[in-house]
This record gives sequence, structure tokens and C-alpha cells, in this order.
Amino acid sequence: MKYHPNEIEAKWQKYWKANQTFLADNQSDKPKYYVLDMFPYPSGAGLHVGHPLGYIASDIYARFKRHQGFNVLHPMGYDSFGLPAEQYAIQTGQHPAITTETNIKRYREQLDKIGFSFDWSREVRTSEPDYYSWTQWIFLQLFNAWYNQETDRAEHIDSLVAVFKKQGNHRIKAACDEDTKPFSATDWENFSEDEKQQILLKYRLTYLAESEVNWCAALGTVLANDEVVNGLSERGGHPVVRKKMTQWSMRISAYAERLLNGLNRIDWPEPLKEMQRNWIGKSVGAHIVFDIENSKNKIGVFSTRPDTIFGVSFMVLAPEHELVAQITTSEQRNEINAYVEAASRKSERERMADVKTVSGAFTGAYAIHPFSKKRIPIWIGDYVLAGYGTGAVMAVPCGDQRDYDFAKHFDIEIPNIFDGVDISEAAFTDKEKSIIANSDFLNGLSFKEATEKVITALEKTGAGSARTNYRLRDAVFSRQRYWGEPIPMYYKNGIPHPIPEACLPLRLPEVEKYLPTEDGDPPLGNATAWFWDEEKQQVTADTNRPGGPLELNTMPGWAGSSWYFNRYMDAQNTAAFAGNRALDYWREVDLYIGGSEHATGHLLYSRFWQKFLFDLGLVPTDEYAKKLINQGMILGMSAFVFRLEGTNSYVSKNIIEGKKGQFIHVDVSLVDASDHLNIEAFKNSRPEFADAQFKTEADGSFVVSREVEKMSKSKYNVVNPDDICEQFGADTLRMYEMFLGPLEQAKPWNTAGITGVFGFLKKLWRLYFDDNGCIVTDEAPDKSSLKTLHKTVKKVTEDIENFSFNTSVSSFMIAVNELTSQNCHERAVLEPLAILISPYAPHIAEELWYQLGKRESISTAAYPIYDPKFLIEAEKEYPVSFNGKMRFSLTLPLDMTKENIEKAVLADERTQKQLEGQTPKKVIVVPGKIVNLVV
RNA sequence: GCGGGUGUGGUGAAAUUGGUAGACACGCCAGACUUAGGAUCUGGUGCCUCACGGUGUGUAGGUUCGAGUCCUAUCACCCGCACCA
Repeated sequence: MKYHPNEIEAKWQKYWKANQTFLADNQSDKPKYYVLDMFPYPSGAGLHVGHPLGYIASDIYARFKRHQGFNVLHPMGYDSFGLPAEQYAIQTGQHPAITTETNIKRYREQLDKIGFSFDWSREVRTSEPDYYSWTQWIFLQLFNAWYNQETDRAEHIDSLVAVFKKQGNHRIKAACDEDTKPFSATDWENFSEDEKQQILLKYRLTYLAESEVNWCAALGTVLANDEVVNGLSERGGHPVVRKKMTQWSMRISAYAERLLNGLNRIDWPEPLKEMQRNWIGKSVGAHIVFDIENSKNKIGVFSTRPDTIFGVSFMVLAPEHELVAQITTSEQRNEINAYVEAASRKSERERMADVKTVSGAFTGAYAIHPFSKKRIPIWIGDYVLAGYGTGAVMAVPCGDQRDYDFAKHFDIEIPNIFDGVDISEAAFTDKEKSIIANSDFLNGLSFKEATEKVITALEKTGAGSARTNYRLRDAVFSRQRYWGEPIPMYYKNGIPHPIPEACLPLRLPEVEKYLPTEDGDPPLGNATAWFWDEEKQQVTADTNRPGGPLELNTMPGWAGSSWYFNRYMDAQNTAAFAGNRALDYWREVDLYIGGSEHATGHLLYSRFWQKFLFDLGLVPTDEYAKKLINQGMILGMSAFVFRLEGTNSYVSKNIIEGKKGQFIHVDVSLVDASDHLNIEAFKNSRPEFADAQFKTEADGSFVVSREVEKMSKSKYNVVNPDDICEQFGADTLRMYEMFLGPLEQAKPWNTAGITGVFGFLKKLWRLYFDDNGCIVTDEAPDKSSLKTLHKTVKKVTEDIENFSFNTSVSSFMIAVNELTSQNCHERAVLEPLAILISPYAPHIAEELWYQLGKRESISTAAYPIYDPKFLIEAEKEYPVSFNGKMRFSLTLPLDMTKENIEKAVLADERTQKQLEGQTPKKVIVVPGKIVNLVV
């Protein structure tokens, strides 16, 4: 019998499907374990070998946990709303739902071939109405909630209304918009219903507000901050500009502190946590208010160095600051206008690229120092960002390098308020080492002492208070796209109203065209029936009915992925996003595996939603994933040919030097393991290559250049898992992906090396079968075989627990080599070995198990237990070193005392030879490890 | 600039956490067997040297009987953030 992976794998995949082997039960006496993968967006290109890496790792872990007797939840689904399907719809007119369906089918086929133990009965698709119904439901809960900073949690909006009725908003501590005006209980009673709604909107956790957004004209939509990279869109790399627009936003900033603290309670990779911390960007300091000379206006600033307040020699406002127009004097008006104008023309990208140039303009106005009452000139400058803090700073040139540069450039005074520090060359920014001077009541104090004293003084005069600032911005939640969740809102008199929960889902309407309307409305504006009928409580085309037009924006890509892990627990539930029993049983994800590229997107938003759902008592935990692992990307090994400038002539790698031309990508399937191009296949691959000329190496071969890049269709370096499965089988693919290197590390794919793993599986097979059939015996195994087995059990178990799957594969290889040379065919060794290997190579393990006479799937067989007694050695080889350098090794009984080991070593003739009659100064004996002689 | 990470053969990588560096695999070299297969098996393979031996974990120091591992400095590459007051 030979090892035929294709037959075996097809057989067992069919068996698993027919027997629903991996169905997880929501009720069980076993302990639970929830293993989650980040669900994929089903793109048209299908899977390449890089995609399944994380899935293989999580599958190994899930199968391992099943063997250990856990009730394992290991689900999979699709994040199926997204841009590519919509772009394709715009080009071809094909409905995104159809494209998506096709892609999902293809994904499923590819996934099935790799033999994952997913419970497909729990599959979710974010673009299905029975799923997005609950996404919309959560949106409505957010809309109907506010953040109470007193109780530090979200509450229903009714409790806020109750407070307003009683005492207005004077004393309320809530997360709200900056421009919220104070009002009394009487005011509240006198407001019209619309006015009340306008005010409540400033408090809701999802709110409609005019805000600066990242507008991407090429994509025709706004983007969240994490979707903008270096001023370009993450998808497609199109330019992004800042623009004021009325948009739905999520008040994630209300959760900044809890999102920060929660990181300390979860086992996530430190770099990823650090990224989230930086993104949240907490800074502690003070809010300080400066009066303006001859004006009722005041300037509020945020500073992390209130201790340096006596070092202030000017103020700087962002060019976009609302006070600029009001305070600018007539003499300065032209200059200021020109500067503001120039700043607004600069794109986000230009402004970021140009951080070195100091620029600004004087407004002509002066602020008044809160303590010294000195006049302080007010400038504007684009180094101050409108979006952070108050969009204004108090400039302390002696203590901040940017202020220093600005002062030098415009020849502004630089008072020194630090004791014994030279500031003639640069600002002194080390707050831990500073002693304040020339600062009235702060003289002689440290940073900490001075800060406390200033804040107390500011609070006394009402000119400021302690303040913590976060860089984290509220997340824009509207997208001007078709293929997303409709936002369940309609408008009356410009006021948004939620559609009743009972009417969900609000289904995505059909449209003729997927482009924006002629008026510039989002694609949903093309829908003929998109009006909410309040009486009939349904969508209608009749705009004369009581009600109002429905929201035209849809939700962003991260909406559906912010809570899907909860849905898997109870995916079929129609009464709730997940039932309480299921939620209480599964609680949270025990192991989450996915890429680190989602650090400041999905992984932050989902934590926010989970905390919100927790506040409402809808989920049992406020962090949804206990442990997270980032798998590294598998990169492609691109191949290039060098084409001579302006010709169809190609030059082999080693004779390129000095020639003019360019490298062009060539499909990696046309290149062999030693980088030789298959010239005939290359000529046939594309018409323009048909009459190509080649300048080859001396031996007639054509060598390509190589480079490691991301795997992508456009780089012609994609390796398809189907091809690998076809050629070597899924078990080989699985083991090889693990063997490639540590899970977390990025690594290039190299198909050449796969034969080693394939050979190993064939060798494993031959332990169980020869040409005539099964050769497993019931005889008692050798000591040596048992030792090999238990050594492997110990190592592999530890490896899985530490997620170092790569070294396990090596251990298996060593074990099989040893057992082969020991001629081991005993059941007592080969049965546990099959179980041990089944998480990695489940198909072959099932087959071996079956051939051993078992009639139940191997997947629930009890995991072998490591027994140290098989590893106890009677003897130990001691390396004997002289001054740390190993000379020879000496075999000694293991139970010898230190003294006896020393004696034995000294008595050995090789020791005597090394010593040449001298006596060692010192003998170091580490029992069981090493003997070292110092001479 | 700030934060995080990584540097070990021709290649991917191991190293029980301070104790024989390079396990395991790819590649390469030599051989065996052929029922020419997706072959298989055996041996060798860090570098220098015919050898004895020397040397070797980015570089330079240090601690130690002993350092890939700990400490100091430095270089290179990768990732994230970036005028955040």
C-alpha cells in the first residue's frame, strides 16, 4: 500500500462532512474552548498559500484541544461587504451579492481542500440580512445610548433625558460634542421636540455631526483615520483630503481610557498593544484659558507642561481655528488671509511631508498671561493641528523644540525658565530633570510639584484645570457606498429618527446604477423606493406618506466585523444577536489568530463595541479575546526578467551589468527552483513575448532575478494552495506552512523545500504499511521506541502550548527517522503517534487510525500523555571542558554525586593528558549537564 | 525624530533560557539500488587547513570557569506612529 494523499484526503473530508464531526454543541459537560480566526473578505482572486497560515495554526490548536477533551468552538465566516465587489458592480453591472456569492463558493472549496475542522453550521456572512439585521440593531442601541462619565459606562438615553428634565445639563458629566451649550431644566422643558433631539444628538454614542473627515474623491467616500496611510487611501492609494461634511460618527473617544486599561488584562502581543496605546495617545496635562486683549473671546489650550507657564512668549492657533477671523487686526488681515488660504490649499499629504519648514503669521492680537498679566502675541501656524486638543497652543520656546524653532524663525523672545540650563542652541525638553526658575511662585520646583501648584492656582481663578487628552478621534461611520449595511435611520425636518427595532432588517434596496447620483448623493440615492412610511412601518416609494427619506449612507467595512465573534456562539438565533445561554456558556474567545494589520482598525473598534454591549448587559465580558496571536505574512518570491530598453530582448541575470533597460515581473510558475526560466513557456505565456529574443548565460540557461514581495496577482508571484494540495496533499501543505518558520514571523514561500515534508509523511506511512498492507503488530514495543514516542509527546505538547508549531514538525521528523531505524511497528507506539500527529496532518492520521481498526474519528481520541519514566536515563554523556572549551565527553551513571563525578573525571586518562601533570585550580560540576576544569 | 522588533551556514531555521552552536529540512557532494519513481536508501556538508589544529552567532567592549543567550556602546534591516503641544 502506498501513500496516496489525494484519495485519503477526499475520503476523510467527505466523512467529516457526512458525520458533522466538528459540530460544536452549546451545551456540554466538557470545558469549553473558543478558537477564532479573523474571517476573510472573499475577494475574486481566491486564496493563495499565505492566507491559510493562520487558519492552519488555529486548526492545529482546535484539534489539539478536542483531543484534550474540550468542547471546541471553531467557526468560520465571511466579511462579505466591501469595496472590490462594488467596484466590479460599477464596471460590469453585476450585483455585488452575486459576485460575493461566487467568491464565497470558491473560498469554501479552497478551504475545504485543506481539511479544516470548522463548524460550518455557524457560518456568518456580514452581507446577509439575517446577520446585518443585528449590526443595525447594535447601531440603534448605540444611537439610544450616552456615556455617563460618573458611572463610567454607557446608559440608555432615557436616563439622560430624566436628568435634563430635573437639572438641565449643568452638572452632567457625559461624553459629548465640544460645542454643547449649557441649559437649565426650564430651558429643556421649553425646547421644541426638534431642538431636544438636536441636543441629544450631541450626547448619543452614535451621532450625526458636521465634522472634518478624510474625503477620498477617487473612491467617492469618506474614510476612517486608520484607513488613511500617509495621506493616501489604504485601499488603492488614492489622495485623501480633509473636508467638512455631515456624517455619522461613533463616540469611541468616550471609551479611550477603558480601551487603554483593558489592554493590561488581555494576553495580546506587546507590539500590537503598544500600537493601540499610541493610537489612543493619552496625555495628561492641563487645560488653560487665556483672555484676549480688548475682546470677550478667550483661547483655551491644552498643555502637558503647565509647569512652564511662565515661559510662554507667544500663542499659536491652527490656521483653521475659529477665532482666527475674529481676532485678527485690520493691519494683519491680508497676511493672515493669505496664510490661511495657502494652508487650506495644502493637502494632508503635503502638510505631512513638509514638517521641516517653519511658517506662520501674526494676527496682531494679544492674549493676557493668566498670572503675570503680560501681553502675549497671538500667531497662527500650521504646525498646530486643528484636530488635536483645542487647536491652539501656548508656546514655550525654551521647553519645546517646535516652539523654539518658530520663535527663532520669527525672532520672538525666548525667556529661559529653567535653572542652570543653556538654551542658546536648542530647547530643554527633559521634564524629569528640570528645575523651574524665573517663574514667580513656581521657582525651585520640579516638574511634578510645579504642575500640581499651577493647576491648583488655575482652578482658584477659573483660568484652567487638570485635563487628560486623547489622540483617539471619534470614528466616522458613514460611507458613500452601496455595498454596506444600510443605516436604519430616516429624516424629518433634518432630524434623524431611528426606524423601529421590530422592523429590522432594513434591507439594502435594489439600484439601477452603483455610482453616486447626479446630485452627488451616495448610490442609495438611485433607489426608487427609499422612504420610510411611519404608519405602515415599512419602506415605500411614495414620498407623500407620513415619514421621511431614509439615510443614503451605508456603514463602513468594520461594522460587521466588530461583533461577529459573538454571533458565532449562536449563529441561528432570530430573537437576539446571540442568546444568553450561548453567551454565558462560550463567554469569550480563548484564542484569536489574525494579522497585525488590523491593530488600529478592527481590533480597536471591536473592543469598543464589546465594551458597549457589556455596559448594556448584553455580553458577559468587556474584553472579547483573552489571547491573540498575530501570524506573520507569507511573502511571495517574485521573479524578474531584464528587458533591454525599447526592445523585446531579454538578458540573463549575470550578464545584465551596465546594460540599460528594466526589470519586469514574470510568472513564478515559469521559473524552476534554480531560477532558470522556461523560455518556451515564457514565449507562450503572453502574445507580446512570442518573438522575444534571449541573451543567455554561457551554459545556455536564462537566469531570472528574484525579490521577496507581498504575494499578489499583479506581481505574478502567487502560489495557489489548490496546486500544492493536488501535487502533495493538504497534510503536506499544512505541515510545510508550519515548518516554514515561527508563526509570528513574516517569511517567503519557497515551494522547493516542500519535498522534505512530503518525504516525511511517506516515511510515516511506511511505519504502518508495506507493499502488502498493514504491518502493525500487537507485540510489546522496544524501550527505545517508547522513549522516542514519549520524547515526542513531551516536545510536541509543549510546542503546541507555546505555539511553536515549526519545531514540532522537526520533532515528528526525528521521531519517524528513529522509529524507522528501530524497525518499530508496534501498535502501542503507532496508535499514540497517529493521535499526536492528527492536529497537523489530520487526513493521514484518520486513515492510519482507520487502518488500525478504529471506527470512530481520531479527532476525539484522547491525547497521549507524556510519561517521564520512559525518558529516564541510566547514563549521561558529560561534556568535559577545560576553561570552557569542550575537549571530550565521558559517559557516567546518572545518579552519581558531584564529588564522584569529579573523581571520575580526574581519573580519566584523557583528563590526565590534557592536564599534563598540573592540578586544576577549580573543578565545576553541574550534575546532569557539564564538567568544566579551570587550569 | 519617537515606539517596537530582528540580526546564527549557500537557504528556511533549532538551541532544554548561562553549559558540546548549527538540531530538523532545502540545496550541494559522493555512493548504492534499480521493477526509471512524486523514486528510494546510505554517507558527507559552517569557515580556514592536506592534516594536527584553529576559528566562528552583525560589529566593538564587558561580566563569567563558561555567553547566540546577561550588561554597555555601535551598525544594518523590518514594522508601527509621526509637527499630538
